[in-house]
Amino acid sequence: MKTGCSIVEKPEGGGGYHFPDWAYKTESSPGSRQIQLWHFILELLQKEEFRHVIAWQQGEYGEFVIKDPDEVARLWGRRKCKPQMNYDKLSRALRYYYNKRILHKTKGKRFTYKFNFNKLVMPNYPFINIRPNGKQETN
DNA sequence: AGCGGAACGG
DNA sequence: CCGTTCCGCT
Repeated sequence: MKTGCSIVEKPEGGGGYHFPDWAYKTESSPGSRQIQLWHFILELLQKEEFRHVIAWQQGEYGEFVIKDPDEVARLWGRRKCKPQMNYDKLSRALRYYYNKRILHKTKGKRFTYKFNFNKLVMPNYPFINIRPNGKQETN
């Protein structure tokens, strides 16, 4: 049997998204990079079939709960061909997003994170310049 | 459960 | 760069 671990990408995208279109845009990169974790998270959140695994939290826009951390880690490991993936490692990757301001933790709520849409919009709208501590190019 | 340093690899 | 692996600390 195939491991199905090649470059399989791109969902159909023919459903009711509860998410803006720019969010899961195919990364405006020259070479074509690997799938990023937050893209993958968005991909799961987009699909009804994973609602028991990961789902949006009603109330706060962009907030989501990982209902089954082991399963999310397993799925992520499958996609990245990392069979040894677990929630401990996955969550470390999520923690790196804090500084990048892609995500932050919803404190007090177990397995709950929240997307920072302000940051998310940036790669798609490069003209929105909010550079916190970067070098300001001559622009 | 959650955090963040450190080494490492594609 | 973007995680992955490992781990000590809270």
